[in-house]
Amino acid sequence: MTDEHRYKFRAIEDRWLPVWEERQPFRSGREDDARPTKYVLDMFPYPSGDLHMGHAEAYALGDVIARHWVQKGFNVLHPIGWDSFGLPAENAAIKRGVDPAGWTEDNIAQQLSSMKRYACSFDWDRVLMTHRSDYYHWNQWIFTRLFERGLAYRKHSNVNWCPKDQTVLANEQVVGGLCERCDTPVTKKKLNQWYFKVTEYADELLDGLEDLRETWPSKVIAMQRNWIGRSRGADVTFEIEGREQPITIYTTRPDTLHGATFMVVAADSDLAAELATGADAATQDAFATYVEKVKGESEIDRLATDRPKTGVFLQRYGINPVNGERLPIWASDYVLADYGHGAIMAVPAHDQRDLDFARAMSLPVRVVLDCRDDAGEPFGDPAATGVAATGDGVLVNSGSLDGLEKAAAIEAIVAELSAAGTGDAATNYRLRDWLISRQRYWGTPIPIIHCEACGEVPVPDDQLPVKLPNAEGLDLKPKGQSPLAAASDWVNTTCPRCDAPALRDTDTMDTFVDSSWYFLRYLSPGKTDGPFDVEEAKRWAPIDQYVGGVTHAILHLLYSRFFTKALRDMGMIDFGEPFTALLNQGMVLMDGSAMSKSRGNLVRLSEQLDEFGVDAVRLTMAFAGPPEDDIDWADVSPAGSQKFLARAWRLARDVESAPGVDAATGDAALRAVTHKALAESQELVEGFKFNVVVARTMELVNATRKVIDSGAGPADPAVREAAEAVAILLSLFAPYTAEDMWSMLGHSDVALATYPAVDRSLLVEETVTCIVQVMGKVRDRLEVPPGIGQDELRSLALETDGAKRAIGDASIRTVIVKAPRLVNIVIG
RNA sequence: GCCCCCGUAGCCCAAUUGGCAGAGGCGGCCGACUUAAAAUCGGCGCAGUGCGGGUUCGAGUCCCGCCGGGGGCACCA
Repeated sequence: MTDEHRYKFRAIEDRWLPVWEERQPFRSGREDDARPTKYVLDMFPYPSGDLHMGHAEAYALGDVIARHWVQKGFNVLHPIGWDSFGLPAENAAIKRGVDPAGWTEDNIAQQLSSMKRYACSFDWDRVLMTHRSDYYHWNQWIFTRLFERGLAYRKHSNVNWCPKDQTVLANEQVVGGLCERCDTPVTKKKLNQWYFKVTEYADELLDGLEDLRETWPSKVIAMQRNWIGRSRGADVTFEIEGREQPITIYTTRPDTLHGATFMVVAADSDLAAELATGADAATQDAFATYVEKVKGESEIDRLATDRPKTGVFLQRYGINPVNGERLPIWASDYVLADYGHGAIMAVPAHDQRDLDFARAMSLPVRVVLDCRDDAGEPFGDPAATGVAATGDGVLVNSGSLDGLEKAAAIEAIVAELSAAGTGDAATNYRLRDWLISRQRYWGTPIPIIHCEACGEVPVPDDQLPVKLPNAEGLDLKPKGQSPLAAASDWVNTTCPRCDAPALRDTDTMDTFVDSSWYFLRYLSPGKTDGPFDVEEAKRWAPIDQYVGGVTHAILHLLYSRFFTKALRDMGMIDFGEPFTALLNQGMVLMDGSAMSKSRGNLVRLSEQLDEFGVDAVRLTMAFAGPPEDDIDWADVSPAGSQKFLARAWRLARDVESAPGVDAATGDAALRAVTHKALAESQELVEGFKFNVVVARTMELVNATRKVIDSGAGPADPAVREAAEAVAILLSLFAPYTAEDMWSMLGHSDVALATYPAVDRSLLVEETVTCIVQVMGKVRDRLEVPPGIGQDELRSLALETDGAKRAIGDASIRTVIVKAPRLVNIVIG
């Protein structure tokens, strides 16, 4: 074999990359394009270096979907950009003493060039970068709109604080008490910060998941549901001795109201502080000491399980609205200040936490629900066993509720409280508002001006964007205050409302703001008079298929859903869910664990590409298994992929018939394999079974090889038809090889070639094998026409030797016939 | 502790959604070609589906209970 007749991936890559660069086959969105639209989106990358194996997997899989829809005749929008604000750039800038902008743009240039080499089917005309002012301009614009609607607001509260990054964190960025970015234990700090009012949409964010059940991974839906954490219960008001205002508490178990033996307020709440001031000096002292201790605890300490309950009796009493009992009020850290009302009624007999506390403080325990354990035996006395009776049961010691089941009792007590004006049904959420202020440099400046007379004044549209001041001369080191505060020329401004001297807000926005609406910016990335074109949004959005890692299951997806609903309510879009369908690809591992330099199991993408070629790496990603499963690179074989690609490529090289030859006269068996592969593959792609599509393509390649070498030969028209089908199928996974094959076969632009029409008549088999079972065991088989009737098949089956032998003398009870595939004879 | 997902051949994985457990690949073994090797071509399936029950004519698939692995949530009243 001479050299030019060999499969050489490097030469093929070099041949087609410049051609695509010139032809831009995936440019989308021409006005006069009559094809139906499809919006396929890959989560955009953070430019922290060059692309790695994880990117390679994600973009290979997203590409299969995007390329499939193009070949299916759709006008596909498949854009890419960079999520280019964020801490890594800033930290790198601090470490090396460089400008984060330069570091960021260098990395973007590197990634962009790698993506092109990797043959990603992106529309390169729509690239966006969130660190550019023409993007974050619109973050600011949206912020001011949210502010006008009361969806962006500032409040003082105890916030999560990362002592290492010296910035606040959203709830979602605290993982197990640690900073999501740097694993530093998070502490609390009382600060005045900006929030987005996500809770306004809590119900819709939860209920909307229902519509995504078919098209989102159930895991992600479960995670979001969990995160929002809606609970149904009741608010109950308790009069407080020596206090004019009553206290409202939230409970999911109003039925146990008669079992309340004390009350607890969150130690770090304003309410606790206020109640304590009414107590004697010793109590005030004890309380002050306790609060200091609580505030000094890290989040991780607080979350520790089996932590003994602690608290301080405030020497105050509340009055139980149903029986007038005096309930001592305690302050403790096991009640959270920012959930419900920061205060609870404690029912130790029926709540484990309350019981633990009661036992620690020697408080009374009163059973008001006759519960049974799993065996139906009466539940042991919680005060003695230390196990709270949290199950269902019949009410006792509860006045009017006695004899009712839990559910009926809840209904009855809520009605009672409601009539008395001392309570009502209520709903609470685990979800908190989204804290978006960050005390860091590399982000979107918050477009608010603080004026002594006018208060918080949004920057008017004609003064947007508020550009980041130049990093030069600014100390970017984290110090608990935004580096922007030091840029005095930038900070000092005038109030847009009254012209008095005023100060800019010096915090920047959480970078998750950037990614909450970027999918809309792609629709009109150059637009200068708005965040996106409303008409283009009607044409393309929402996203038909979103592809990305499950790591963003909560944060990014929840925030994007919130933005979408807010923008809808501003009348800018007409849908409430941004991502109609979601595919989470797994991770790429090495030897069973995530790759990392420190573990020494890092596989470098560039080395893999140099050794095996782009196509072999992409094909390996798709063939490794179901896309949502993790890939262990040690278990797969890019060398095997390369071998297969060479084998496929040689088919095109060997074809000896002319382009356009009529396949109808060709080898019928091969034609059947070809058309079956074409038909099945399209369904399989749409079901994300990319690994099976590759397997079907391998089958087709094997069948074609056989016909060439030991069948009808390379001139048979069916061989050309098969080779062309291979090229088209392969272009989803291995675009260079496919393009080269397509070119050898006398065509151009395989990516734009639509799937050939499937000839269904070729898929009808002449005979099918019918298995004959007796008592579910295979005893014989029959070759029958596919259209055979039930009765005829039954008689044929009963006459087979295998069946007769198995039946013997036994009598036949029933015969189950599933024509044409199976007959099962039941005897005895 | 609660919730979700997954256990099929030495390994990665298929299985028309209840109908012959095996499509594809990796590895292994055998053969052809070759002076030899590489490359290429051809051939060989080694497990009865983690375990125990149940439903059914029939279960990898559905139900119940375990075991093992992965992930999420976890003082949210």
